[in-house]
Amino acid sequence: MNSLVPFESLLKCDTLEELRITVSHIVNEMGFEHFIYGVQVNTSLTNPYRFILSGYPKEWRSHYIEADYEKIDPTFLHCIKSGSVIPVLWDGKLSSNRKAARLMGEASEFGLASGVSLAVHGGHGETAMLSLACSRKPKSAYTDIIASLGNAQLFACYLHEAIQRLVLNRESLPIKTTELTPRENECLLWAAEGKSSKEIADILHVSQRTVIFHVHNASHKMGVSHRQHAIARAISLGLIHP
Amino acid sequence: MNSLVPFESLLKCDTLEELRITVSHIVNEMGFEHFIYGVQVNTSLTNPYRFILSGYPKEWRSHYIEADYEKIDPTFLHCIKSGSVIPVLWDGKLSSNRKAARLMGEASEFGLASGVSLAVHGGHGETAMLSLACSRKPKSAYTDIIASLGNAQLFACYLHEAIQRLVLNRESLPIKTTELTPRENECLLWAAEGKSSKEIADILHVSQRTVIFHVHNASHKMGVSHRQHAIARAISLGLIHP
DNA sequence: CTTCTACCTGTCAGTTCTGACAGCTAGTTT
DNA sequence: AAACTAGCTGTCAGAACTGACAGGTAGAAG
Repeated sequence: MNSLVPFESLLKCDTLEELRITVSHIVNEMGFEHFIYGVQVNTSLTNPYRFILSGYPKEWRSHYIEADYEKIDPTFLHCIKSGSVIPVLWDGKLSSNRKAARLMGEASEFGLASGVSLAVHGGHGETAMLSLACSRKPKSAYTDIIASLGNAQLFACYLHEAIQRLVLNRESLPIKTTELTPRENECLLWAAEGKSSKEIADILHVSQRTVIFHVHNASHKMGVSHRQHAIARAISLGLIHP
Repeated sequence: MNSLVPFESLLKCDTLEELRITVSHIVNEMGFEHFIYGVQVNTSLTNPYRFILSGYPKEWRSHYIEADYEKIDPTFLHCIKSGSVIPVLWDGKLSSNRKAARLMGEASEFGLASGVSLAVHGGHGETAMLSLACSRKPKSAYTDIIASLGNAQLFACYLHEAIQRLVLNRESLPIKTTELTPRENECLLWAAEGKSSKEIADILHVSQRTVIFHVHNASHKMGVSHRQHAIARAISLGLIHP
């Protein structure tokens, strides 16, 4: 008993394998059989970085990817696309259209009969979701799932934090790697507000050339060559702050 | 008993007053005396929109604002500035520096002796936090707080969703108000990737003029006049998707 | 005292945006 | 049939940005 706060053990994992094992234990203790955690970071908007920690049946994963189910998966749409922050239970409401209903039906055949999906949005442009599932029939499982919903949500938050520290910050998939100087920050910020170099120069009481210089340096640090690209990056990654 | 999932009652509130009362009840039931929820939306990066639902002592709020405590408040820095997604307990670790320690000490005098702060990041660029506090002494309170941490986190998520529906989407503080056409979306997306009009034109197999046309329309819809501004807005508000 | 960082400034040629003008098609709604 | 929406294209002048050149200061760290 060295950790009072539940799930803090996740933050102490030094390797992915260790994390996976810890997660499996917790998931089982919570009464679930399967889990999958996925995160998307908008390092690039057209080609976002993704990381998945899967405790789902491999066969189902293959089928899911092959059939490109992401486009119709109601849990994915809810958590990742719609940007909701509340959990979604895999009940009838989810199978609103035919395609979704078929997907959930097929999942059921792979031991994913009932479950819940939890969304976590990070402060650096990451969007993540955690799904917890078991093979019990919905009617008998939901009372238990709802009872542990709070813990599941907390678990999702801690898992996300752990992944962030272990994967997203570590390998330095350019999240937060780039440190901007205060001046670069200011210039980018005003540029993001639609100000021209001349206007920013007046605001900061420097010459127009200096503003261009700072924006250029900031862009260079982020490996891009256009103002608009730098702004997009900086915002997506949470590098610039109001 | 018409709602199985806890806190779903929050989503059914039609007015802010109703929401405030519901929140107060839940907070009390969880063993806390005070709460404060605050959200920030980056409609503009230099002048973000803010909304606060306060169940804190007015005197403390006045003092906090007057002293500009936001800059040193460790809970605020943790939840809003650092972009963390895990809760933070108001224990010794929080008072790492003198200023923070003094702040927490003063808060204690206003009946905010122990508590927890929870961060919620929304999918449309909102950053929010919920603090729950009581006047009990830390040592006796923490066991209880930790036991209800999961529910507190879930509560924070539902409250954020409720605020989003009731306040952020409603009054149409331009979150998600602006709808872009598919083509406008595509053009902005590539522009955010640093592509020039010519490059985007080649990607979409249209003329350079057409790209400029779409970007112009998108910018106009968002009430801005520069590409970079449009990009910043669109990303901040979650209007453009990969 | 040297090195490093952050900051600041200038010129010039070439490229890219912006605004304002004018006009087209295809499909849907009224 | 008329109106509307989304999409598409063109020209031109003026403004803004970019890259490459060349130079400066102040303060902190070694």
